Amino acid sequence: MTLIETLRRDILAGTIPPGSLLMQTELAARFGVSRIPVRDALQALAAERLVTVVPGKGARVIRLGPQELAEVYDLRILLECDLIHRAARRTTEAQRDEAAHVLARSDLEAGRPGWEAGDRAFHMSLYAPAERPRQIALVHELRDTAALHLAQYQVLAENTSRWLDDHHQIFNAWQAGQAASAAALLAAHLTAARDHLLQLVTAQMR
Amino acid sequence: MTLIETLRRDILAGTIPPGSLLMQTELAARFGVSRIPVRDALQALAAERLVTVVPGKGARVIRLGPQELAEVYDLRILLECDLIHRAARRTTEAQRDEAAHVLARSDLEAGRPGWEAGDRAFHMSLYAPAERPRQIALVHELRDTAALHLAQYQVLAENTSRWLDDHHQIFNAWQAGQAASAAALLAAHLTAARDHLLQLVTAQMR
DNA sequence: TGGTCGAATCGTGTATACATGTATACACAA
DNA sequence: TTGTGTATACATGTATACACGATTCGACCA
Repeated sequence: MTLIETLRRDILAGTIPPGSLLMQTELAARFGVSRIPVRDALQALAAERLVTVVPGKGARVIRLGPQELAEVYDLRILLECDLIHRAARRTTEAQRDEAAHVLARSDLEAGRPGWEAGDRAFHMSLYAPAERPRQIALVHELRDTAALHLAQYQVLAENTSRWLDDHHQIFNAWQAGQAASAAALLAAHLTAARDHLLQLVTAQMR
Repeated sequence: MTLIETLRRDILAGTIPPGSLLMQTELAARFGVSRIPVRDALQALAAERLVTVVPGKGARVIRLGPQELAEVYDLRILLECDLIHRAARRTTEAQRDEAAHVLARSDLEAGRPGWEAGDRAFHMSLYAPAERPRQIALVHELRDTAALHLAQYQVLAENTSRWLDDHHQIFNAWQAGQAASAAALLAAHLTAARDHLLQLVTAQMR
C-alpha cells in the first residue's frame, strides 16, 4: 500500500484524528522515505480536502465545526438527490441486480465496524446509471469529510434498523423508476444522518 | 506574482491552451527556480482541477469533451441556483448596494476582454448572503473549468444585450427576495450559456 | 523496404544538503 | 510576577544530484 493510501485510510478511520498536525520529517522517518514524497502525499490529501496545508507550518487534518458540517451534508443532499433522480430513470437490469447484491451485502455489515464502506457502496451503486463522474467524485469527497468526523464517535447501533429500512425503501423506489420518490426518501435519509451527526458534535462541544 | 498564480492566470486566459503538456524541467528553467516548487505548483493546480498529473508523464491541462462540459454546467446550475435561493431571503441592505454596484461595473465591461471576471463578480455578489464557503469554492472551480474552455473561442458580442438583460432581471428578483423566481431566471441564464458553449465545442469538432 | 531490437536521451521520482522562517524556552528587566 | 527580547532548536522551503523508466531515433536483419 502506498504512502498516500495509508495516510488517507488512517485519517478516514479516525486513527489520525481531526486537527492533528502532520509533520513531514516525522512521517518521512516513520515510512523510511525522504520528505519529498511526503510533501507530495500531503498535497494530494489537501487536494481531496482531507488536510489543509499551512505554509511554513505543516499540514493539519481538517476539523469542521457544526456549521461547516451542516454545509457538507446539505451539499450531499443536493448532489446525491440529483444523482438518484437522474439515475432512477436510466437503470439497466444488470445495474438493478448489482445494486440489489450490494444492498444485501451491506445489510450484513450494518452496525459492524466498516459499515460506512458498505453504506457508501450501496448509495454509489444507485448513482452509477446517472453517468456523472465529476459529480460522483464530489460526493466521494464530501462523504470522506463526513466519515472522518463520524469516526470520532462510536456510532450507536440503535438506529440501524431504521437506517436499513430507509435503504430498502430507497432501493425499491429507485428500482421501480420512481425518481421523485427515491429522491425524497433519500433527502429524508440524509437529513436524519445530518441531524444525528450534528447532535453528536454539539453534545461533544459542551 | 507567484509561480502558481502565473500558471493559473495563463491557463484560465487560454494562453496555455487545454491539452497542453506542462513539463517540470522546462517551467523550472523558464521561471529560474528548481523543479520542486514547480512540482508543488502543478499539484496545487491539480487540486483545483485545472491540470491532471499523470505519474511519470507530467501535468496536462484539462480538456473536456461536450459531455463533461455539460456535466460541469449542470453542476453549476444545481449549486448556483441553490445558492441564489438561499441567499435571496437573507440579503442585507449593504449586500444589495454592493451587488448593485458590481452589476453596474460589469455592465461597462460587457463583451470586452475580461468580461468573465465581471460576470463572476456579479454572480458571486448575489451568492454571498448564503454564507456557504465550501459551496461557493466549488462554484469557483467549476467556473474556472468553464472559463478555461471558453477562452478558446472569441465569444461573440451579439448575445450581450440578452445576457445583460438576464442579469438585471435576476438582480431584481434577488433584490426583492423572490427566491424561487431568481433561481428560475438563473437556471435559464446558465442553461443558455451551457447550450452556447456546447454549440461552439461541437462545431469545433467537425 | 519494412520491422524489430537496442542504445541514447530526455523527463520524472527520489534522496541528500542547504537556506529560511517560525516556535519555544530562557533570561533579564520592569 | 509578568512581559519582552533574544537565542536556540526545529520544521519547512528550495536547490542540487542521482536513479529509474519511457520514448525516440537509428541501425541491423529479414
